[in-house]
Formats: sequence, structure tokens, C-alpha cells
Amino acid sequence: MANSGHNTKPRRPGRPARGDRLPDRARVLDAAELAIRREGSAVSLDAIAREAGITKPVVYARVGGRVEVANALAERLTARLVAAGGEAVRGQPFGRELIAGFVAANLRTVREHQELFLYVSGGSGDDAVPRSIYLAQLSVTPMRQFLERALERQGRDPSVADSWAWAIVGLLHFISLRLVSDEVSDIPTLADQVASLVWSGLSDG
Amino acid sequence: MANSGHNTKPRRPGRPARGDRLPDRARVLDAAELAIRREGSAVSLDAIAREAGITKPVVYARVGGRVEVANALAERLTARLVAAGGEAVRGQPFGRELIAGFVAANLRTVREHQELFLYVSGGSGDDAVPRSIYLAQLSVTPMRQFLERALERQGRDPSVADSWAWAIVGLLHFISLRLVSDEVSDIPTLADQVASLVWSGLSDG
DNA sequence: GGAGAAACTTACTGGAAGTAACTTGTAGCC
DNA sequence: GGCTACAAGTTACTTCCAGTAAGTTTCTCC
Repeated sequence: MANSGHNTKPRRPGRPARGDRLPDRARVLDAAELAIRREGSAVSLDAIAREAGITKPVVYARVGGRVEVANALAERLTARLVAAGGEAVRGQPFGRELIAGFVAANLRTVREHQELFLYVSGGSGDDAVPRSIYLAQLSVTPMRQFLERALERQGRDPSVADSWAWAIVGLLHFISLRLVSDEVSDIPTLADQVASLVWSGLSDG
Repeated sequence: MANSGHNTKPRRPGRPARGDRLPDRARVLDAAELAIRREGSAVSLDAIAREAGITKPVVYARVGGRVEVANALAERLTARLVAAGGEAVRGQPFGRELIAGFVAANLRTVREHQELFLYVSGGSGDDAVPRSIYLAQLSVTPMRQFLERALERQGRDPSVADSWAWAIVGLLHFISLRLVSDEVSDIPTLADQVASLVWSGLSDG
């Protein structure tokens, strides 16, 4: 991160000399995450650009407008969530424990990236809902595949996997919201409670 | 609705004659719903005011700014959702059928008020998340009470009711998102699939 | 009947997204 | 080697919208 920070004096206009390029897409998104951490989820594009040591049109060139920035960050966050969840279930036998571990891994990841989570799940702009759906779909796909395999191993009908995946992603989303906003802080307990619902359901069997 | 419509010529400034007041809070919110139906969830406060036949400062006087309008509409929508859900479960024996009916009632209500649903669940502004939480809490409270009673009747520990209520509300929210955005249209099937998850869970017992 | 409050409208302010216009450096070409 | 075209930036503008201040009319009450 050669040029990060907000103390860089404004460059003269024009193409930079000596072939040195300004921050690339990944750096801009890094800076965006930093700006969000610093200023919260209502951060402006100008602030993001400033954090990256560049100006707004460069953000547009590298990533795009508000929508694209938010989508790109949503992809990053989702990738981390999927990775953490996958890590947590790898090699575990299918059962309540696995689900609790999966939920806990998700919650820990969300807490690590609280402001980012808040930014991508609503952030600002009129497109919060389309983005929510986009964000959700990124999680839904691996979840559905996982459920399909699990259901097939159980000899049950896998056609519900898609609906169940959406349901579980939504469930996780709101539990995460509760975690980052409310005063609920005990992740293991919370994860266990959620797991008990998803595993056994409401029936008293 | 004496003065609704957008074709009213602009009044002269000043206090209206003959003691007739302009639309009250409820009328303004009615107009807001109408404007949302017409212009979608990115509607501006000016457009809402115009729809009500008034001007922006009156919206501020009656309801408040963007946040307050969105919250007020969220309360309305939630009230309808809670009413529809309560109606669906009244007198029914606790079981999978009841859950499916409850979910279906929710989904039908959301579909009736698609744009309103999209407006309150993200709409615009930086406060989408606080509002999501507020909106959720309105649903969570009755849901928690219902679950507490059900769990007690089953002789189980009711302390999970709060987490479960959040989980179920989130689940419903995303299933609703999927309904209004995706091409999923068959509410009974969807409701049944969701009910099967919430009732029996993932365990193959 | 006049002063002050009440209930409006118009007009302004400020911030942020998105874009046009300008500036500087580089590369290819004859 | 100079000239043209393009590449890669910044500055400055436009537009839109939320929120608010200032102005206008009517009502009320002494």
C-alpha cells in the first residue's frame, strides 16, 4: 500500500509520469473498506477516493459508481463468509454440531467486518434491495449445493434445496443484523439456538 | 380523500381559509403509499407531497423527513403482515399446516404491497439498516410471544424464543424478497417448502 | 381592529452522484 | 526530432434531493 492515507498532496492534473499507475481495482476496494471502517456505512464516493489517494473519476474507471462499488464489496464479503462457513464444515459429520459451527463461523466473520456488512446490506442508494438479492444469491448458490447433497444422502427429495437455501441465508442475515446492532454478544449461544431451530424445527418430536 | 390527485393547482401561500386543514398524517401516508405504487421505491419526498396535494414542509410537519416516513410506512406494512399472519393461525392447531398457512398469508400480503415492501426494506437513505432492524422488531415481538407460548405448551425451554423469532422473521423476509424479485410465483408450494424446514428442520428423523 | 400566533408556500442551502472539459505525459509515425 | 493521437489523470460543472429559512395569508383573542 504505497500511497494510502489521506495526506497526499493533490497531484497536478494529467497523466502520471514514468509509467507509474495509480491504485488498481483491488487497491481501490481496499481503500473503500478502510474508508467504511473509518467513516461508517454512509461514506461517500469522494471519501473513498480520498482514502485511495485518487479522485472520483478514477474510482469510476476502476470499479464504477456507488452500485458497482457496493456490489464489488458485497462479493468480497460474501467470499469471506462462504470461505469461513466452508472451513467450519469441512470434514465434520452432518448434524447439529456442524450447523452450529457453520453459524458461529458466519457470525464471527460478520463481526470482524461489521461496518462492511452494514454497508453492503443496505448501505445507501435506491438499489439496496437489488443488491441484497445479489448478495444473497452469492451465498445461496453454495448453500443450495450443500443442501442438495445432504438431502440426497438422506434419501430425501432435494427439490426443496433452493427454497431452504434462501430461507437459511435470510435467517443468517437477520441473526447477523441482530448481532451487530443489538447487544447480543454471545456467539456460541446464539449459534446453538439457531442450530436447534434449523436442525430439529418447531415440532416437539 | 377530498383533495387527492396531482392535478390541484398550486395554492397561494398562507393559511387556508375557512378552517379547512390540509391532509392529516394518515392522508399523507396514504398518498405516500400511492406515490410509491406509482413511482416505485425510489420516490422523492417532493413527489409524495405532490401526490398529497401539499408541499414538502407539510410532510415534515405531519410525519417528518425520509426516515420518519419510511418508519411510519414500515409500521403500517408490519401491522398488515402481523394481522394477516394472526388471522391465518387463529384457531388452528399448532403444526406444519399452521406454519404453512402463516407463511402463505405473509407472502400474499407482501405481494399485495410489493413496492411498499421494497420501499421499507431498503428504500433509500443511509438508514436502511436501522430501519430494517426496526421493521424486524415490530414483527419479532409478536412472533416471540407466539413461540414462547408454543414452547411452553410443549414443555420445552422458551428461552430460545427470541433468537428463533429473529431467525424466522429474517427467513420470511428473504423468502419475500425472492417472491417479489425472482420469478417464484407459486405461493402455496413455497410456503409448504418453508414450513417443512421450520417444522422438521434438516434432521432426517 | 390590530397584534400575534397558526398554517401554509416559495425559495434557498448543502452535499453527494455522476459527467464534461481540461491538462499532462507517452507512443507511434513519417 | 517534431507532430498527431491516445492514455490517464484532475478540476469543475450539473443535477437531484433532503432539509430549512424566510415570506405570505388567515385566524383568534383582547
